[in-house]
Amino acid sequence: MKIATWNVNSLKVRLPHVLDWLALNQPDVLCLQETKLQDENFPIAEIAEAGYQTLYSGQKTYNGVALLSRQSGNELITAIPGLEDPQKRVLGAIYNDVRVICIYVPNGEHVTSEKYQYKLKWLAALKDWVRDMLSEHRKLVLLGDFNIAPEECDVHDAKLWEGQVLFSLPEREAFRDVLNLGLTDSFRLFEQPEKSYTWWDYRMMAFRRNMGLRIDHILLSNDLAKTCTACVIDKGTRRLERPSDHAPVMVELAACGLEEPYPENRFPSSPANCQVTSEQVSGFAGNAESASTENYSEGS
DNA sequence: ATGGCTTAACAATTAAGA
Repeated sequence: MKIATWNVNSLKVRLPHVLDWLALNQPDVLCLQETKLQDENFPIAEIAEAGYQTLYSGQKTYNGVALLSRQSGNELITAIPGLEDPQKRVLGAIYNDVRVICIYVPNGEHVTSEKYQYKLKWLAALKDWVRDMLSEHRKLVLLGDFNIAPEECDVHDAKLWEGQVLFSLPEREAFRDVLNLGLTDSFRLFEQPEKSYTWWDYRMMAFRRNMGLRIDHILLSNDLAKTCTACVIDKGTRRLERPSDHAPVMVELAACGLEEPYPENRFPSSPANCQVTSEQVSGFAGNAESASTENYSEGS
């Protein structure tokens, strides 16, 4: 089973990319964020032609989440129970026996803004809800745009981002609290390329300079983590014409059986952080590649 | 000097993203 997440930053603009990506990658479930579509405008027919069913929860202009899937989903959820929130940021469904929860966490704007408080409140409500969900579902996937880079190695320049929204300690602690409920950051189950990110600013030639953050995540319950055989970021989409500023992330779960042996490249006891990787790269700080990226300037 | 782009709304600017 392949499950993926992608913040498309307008499904209207990105529909061709999404259709191409589905055909190429054949996920069983693709979770989308920032569809920016009202439900009556959702492109059901085009996606059906590609062989995918659709569930969606959208609004005008902002936010909006969707689930594209081969099989139909059950037990739809469109909000965090008990959280007063008019913004469409949550969509859950069960596929086979896997509880999938697609989320678009508030951005937060700035640590001094009211939106940041909304973000923290939203994350606290998420934690309470996921705790309940985990008690009901042994196989649970929580994935989407978390708008949080959990560890230093998830940020191109940790000094620059220290204390800033997306990397501030309170939100990283909130992320950690969710993990501590019994979830695993699937990306860190495997050896990964250094400086792996899922988002790059449209400005400042950030993608070309790999000035990115890893803020899109796929978290797995213990039972599912044991079946996970891969987690990859597809940077290729960021090189397309009119790209989303986010790249898709996808996990592969073994078809069945919790007794599958770990794949060989996996770190079975690795915590959901990047200590191994950051030690590996510590000797390369300020290397030639990063030095060459310092030359960006329009002069004057 | 701390921006630079992209999107949606709406019709020249504003809000928002991250």
